[in-house]
Amino acid sequence: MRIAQKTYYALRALLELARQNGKGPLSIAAIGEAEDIPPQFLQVIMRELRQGGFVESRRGKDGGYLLNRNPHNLCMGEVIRFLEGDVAPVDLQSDDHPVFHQTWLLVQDTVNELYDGICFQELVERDQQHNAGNYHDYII
Amino acid sequence: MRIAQKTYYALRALLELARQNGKGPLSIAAIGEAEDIPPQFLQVIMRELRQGGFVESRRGKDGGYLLNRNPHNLCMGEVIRFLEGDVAPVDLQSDDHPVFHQTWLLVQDTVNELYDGICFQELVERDQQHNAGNYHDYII
DNA sequence: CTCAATCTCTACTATACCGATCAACAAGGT
DNA sequence: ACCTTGTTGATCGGTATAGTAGAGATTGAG
Repeated sequence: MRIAQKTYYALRALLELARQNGKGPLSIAAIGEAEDIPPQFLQVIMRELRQGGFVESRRGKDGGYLLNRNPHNLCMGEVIRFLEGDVAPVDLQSDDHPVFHQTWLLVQDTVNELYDGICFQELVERDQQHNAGNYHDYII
Repeated sequence: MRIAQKTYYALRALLELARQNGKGPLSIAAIGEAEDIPPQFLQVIMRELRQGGFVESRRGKDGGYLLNRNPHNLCMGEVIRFLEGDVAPVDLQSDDHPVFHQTWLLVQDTVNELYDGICFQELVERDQQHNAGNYHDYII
């Protein structure tokens, strides 16, 4: 069930890029502060995300990272599978147990469908609703 | 997503006990041969299953392990949670991310429901059907 | 009563992975 | 030139996992 901390950091970094989409590059430092990610570790992660085509990078002054995908078409499942590989309860390549195999497949498919049903646009909207809720007191 | 190899061994050991339910105790050696589990590792596992109340043990000659639960009422989820603890994509105790938390909860609940829907009686029946299929050629 | 089979318990080891860090380098803007 | 920022490869310590070892306790058979 577990996803690596690294994968969670990657999802949160992409969330921050989706939040600030269209406002120019975000530096490692900026992303790290927004989502509380150790900056040197985030470097490793951003490199992988760039190699996977999820983000593009700009070097030099005012450089940083930009989302390279439309938040409507980028889902959590794609990111998780890229970083973790196909993720089933046991190694399905080497497993062919006649009794359990179908269950592992079912779990894998079910979880994949769940993750594939959530795109980053939806995550940004959740974030906006959360923030709106927090400032409710001041609106009154 | 992954369950530990140890947990998979435990499920397979319980399956073998459920297969042979009512035929007297099964030794470590017998279970290990049936499901291809390293016997010394299986000892560690069987002790935990006994402490969890899943099996009972008999010492001495012709000793071994007996299923201590009705295969109709023992589900995969119970065993997995006993050995792995509550198993979510991230540590839900320490996580309260406003955007992702609900997703982790949903995944956990979905997988738990899936595992809770499969009891060992059903696994034994799957096993019997698999064996029946294998001998189909000889019946003709 | 003794022996062999079997579980019981504590401890140990080896390896892999994970989270994180570092330092030297490359490139872009001013 | 110089500063900022990303690039790359290497490294490191901690923890979990898979598996092993061995001395002890219990039971049944002869």
